[in-house]
Amino acid sequence: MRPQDQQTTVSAGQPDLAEVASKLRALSGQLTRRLRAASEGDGITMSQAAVLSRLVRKGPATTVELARAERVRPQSMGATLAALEEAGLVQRSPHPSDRRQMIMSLTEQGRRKIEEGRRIKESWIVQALRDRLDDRERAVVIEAIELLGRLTEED
Amino acid sequence: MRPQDQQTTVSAGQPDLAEVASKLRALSGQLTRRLRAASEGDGITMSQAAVLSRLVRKGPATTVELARAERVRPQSMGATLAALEEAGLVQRSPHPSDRRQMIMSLTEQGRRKIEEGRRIKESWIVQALRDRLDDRERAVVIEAIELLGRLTEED
DNA sequence: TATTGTTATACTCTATAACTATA
DNA sequence: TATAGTTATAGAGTATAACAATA
Repeated sequence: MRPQDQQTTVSAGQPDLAEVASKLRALSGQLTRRLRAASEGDGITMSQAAVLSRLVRKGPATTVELARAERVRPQSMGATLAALEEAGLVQRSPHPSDRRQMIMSLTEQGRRKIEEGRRIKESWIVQALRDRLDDRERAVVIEAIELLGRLTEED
Repeated sequence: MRPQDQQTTVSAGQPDLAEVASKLRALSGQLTRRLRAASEGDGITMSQAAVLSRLVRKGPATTVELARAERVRPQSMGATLAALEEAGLVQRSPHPSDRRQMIMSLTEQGRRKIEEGRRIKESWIVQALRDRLDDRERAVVIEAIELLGRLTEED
C-alpha cells in the first residue's frame, strides 16, 4: 500500500514473480552457455549427459520414457540416443513383451563416462561454488536447485 | 573419514560440489526447454528477450559489448541483433566518434514488447513459484537466482 | 485406434574462419 | 597491428509432419 510498491523488486511480502521469472530466464541462458562451454572437452553434449545421468539414477528406459522425462519430443530423444549409441555409451535391447519398444541402458563405457564427469572438480562452476560463496550461500543455492528441480519435474 | 563418505551426496559440512554442478546442469536444460516452450507465443526467442531486457536495464550498447555481456561471440550477437532489427524492436545508429561501431538501442516497439512480457503473469513458472512454494522457499529461490547470476556475470 | 519409434525437413543458437573497414 | 562488424559455413538441439510396425 505504500507508494513505492510500483518498484519492480518489492523488498518483502510479495516479490514480483514475473520479474523473478524473467531473471530466471536470463540466468538459464547464461548457465546453459557457460556449462556447455565448460563441458566441451567431455566429448559428450549437455543433452547426452542428461540422458546418461538419468540412466544412472533411474535405470534402463525406453525412448518415450526418456523423452517425457527430459521434456523433449520422442524424435529429438531418438537423435540423442542414436548419438549415444554410436559413441558406444548406451545400448538398445528389445522389450520382452512389446516388440515396438526398445530398452536403452548404459554400457560399461557409458558408466565410466559418468564417473569421469564426476571427477571434474575444476570446472568453472565448481570453483565458483567453492570459492565465491560462503557456507550459507552455498546451502541456499543447493536448496534452490532442489526446489526448482521439483517444479520442472512435476506437471 | 567415515566409511560412507563414498556417497555422492554428503549430508552436511561439505556437499559434493561436482554433484551440485551436475544437478545444476540438468536443471539448466530443463528450465531452458520449459521456458522456451512457455514463451513461444511471444514472437521473440529467448536470446532476443535477453538482449531486449539488457537494453532496458543498461541502455544502448554496441554489438561487442552485448556479446561480452551475454557471453556469446560477436557473430552470434550480430545474428540476434539482425533479427531484432528486422522485427523493428531495436535500431542501430552510428557511433559519434568511431565509425566502426554501431550503437544498438530499443525502439518504442521494443520497449512495448518488454512491457508485454512483464504482464504475462500466467506462465507456468510464475504459477509454480506462486502456488507450489511457500514464502521461505520462494525467498531461497530468489536469493539463489541472485547468487548464481553473480557467479555467471563475473570473470 | 492408439502407441512406439523412424525418417525427412526446417529453424534457432552458437561456433570457427575469413573478410572489410576503421582506428 | 588491433578492433568492430559482416558473411559463409557447420553442428547441436529442437520442432512438426508423415510414416511403419505393433498393440
